[in-house]
Amino acid sequence: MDKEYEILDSFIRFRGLRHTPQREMILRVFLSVEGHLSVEELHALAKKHDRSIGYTTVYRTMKLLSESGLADKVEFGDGIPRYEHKYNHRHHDHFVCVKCGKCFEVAHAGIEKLQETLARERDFTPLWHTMQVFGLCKDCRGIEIKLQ
Amino acid sequence: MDKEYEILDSFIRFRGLRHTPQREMILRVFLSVEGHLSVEELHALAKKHDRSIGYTTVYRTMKLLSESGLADKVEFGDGIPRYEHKYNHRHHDHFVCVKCGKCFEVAHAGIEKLQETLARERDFTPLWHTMQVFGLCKDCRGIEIKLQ
DNA sequence: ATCATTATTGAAAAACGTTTTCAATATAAC
DNA sequence: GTTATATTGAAAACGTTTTTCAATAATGAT
Repeated sequence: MDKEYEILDSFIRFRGLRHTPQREMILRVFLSVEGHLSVEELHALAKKHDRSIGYTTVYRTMKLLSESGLADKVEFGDGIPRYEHKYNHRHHDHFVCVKCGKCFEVAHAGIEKLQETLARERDFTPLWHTMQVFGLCKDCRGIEIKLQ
Repeated sequence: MDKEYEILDSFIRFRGLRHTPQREMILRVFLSVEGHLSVEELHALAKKHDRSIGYTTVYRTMKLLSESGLADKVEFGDGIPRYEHKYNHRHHDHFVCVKCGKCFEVAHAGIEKLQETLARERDFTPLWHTMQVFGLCKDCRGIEIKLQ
C-alpha cells in the first residue's frame, strides 16, 4: 500500500526533485482508482481534493509517475491516452469493445513467447510491446445479433 | 494495378461522392510509395504533382482511402500517425526500433490464432488487432554494446 | 450543350490535447 | 532564518487535425 509512495520518493530524490503535497495527492488519486483514466478524468478527481490544482500539474505528475514505473500510458485508438497502474500489475494486453468502449485486460505468457520467437528470427531485441484487440464484447455482440 | 482505382471509384459512387482529380492524384501518390507515410509527407509528395493541393484535402482523402479499405492508419507511439497500403497486403504487426525508428513488418499466423483463443475464452468477438513490439534492431543493438 | 444541384476544394479559423513560459511560491539544504 | 532553486498554476504557444466558408467543379436532368 505504501510501497508506491516510497517508489515515488526514491525517484524524486534520485532525480534531485522535490516532494510536494500536489504530487502526493495526485498519486493518491491515481492509486485509488483501478482502470484506465485520462488526464482530464484524473484532473477532475484531483480537483475534489484540491480545487486549485492545475491541469498542467496533473500532466507533469503523470509523466513523473510513468517515468518512475508506477503508471503506464495506454492508447486505445480514440486519441485519448489513458493511465493505468503498473506497479505490482503484470503486463497485459487490451481487448477493447468497439461498441461500448469497455476494456478487458488479458495476460498470457504465449504472447510474450511469440514476441520473443518472432524477434529472434529477425535479429531484433524486444524491450516491450503493446497489443490491442478490437472487437465486440459479449453484451454488444448480443445487440448486434438482435438488430439483424 | 488498376484495381485500387476501381475500389475507390466504387466507394465514391456507393457513398454518393464525386470523383475528382485531387483524389485520384493523392491515391496515385500514396500507391507509388511502399512504407509508412505521415500526412505531412504525403502532402509534400502531392505538391510535386499539384502545387496548389491543400493540406486539408490530403487529410480528407486519406480518411476516405482508409474507409474504402485501401489504406491503414498506424501509430508507433511518436504521436505521428502514418498510412500504409492495405489492399493486397496481408495483416502484419510492427517491430519498431526505439533508437533509429526503423519499422519491420512481421506477419505470423500464430498471432491471429492466439488472438482467437484468448478472445474465445473471454466470450469476445475479435474484429482486428494491432501489435507493436518496441526494441532494438540489429544495428542499434550493436551500437548499444559498443558504448558500454 | 446548358442548367441546376450540391459535393469538393483550399485558406483561414477553430478545436483539441499537450507543452512551454513565466512570475509567484514552496521546498530543502545550509 | 536565509538562500538556492524546484514547483506551481495561468496563460500563451504549440502541433496536429477538424471545421467553416465562399468559390469552384462534378454530376444528373433537361
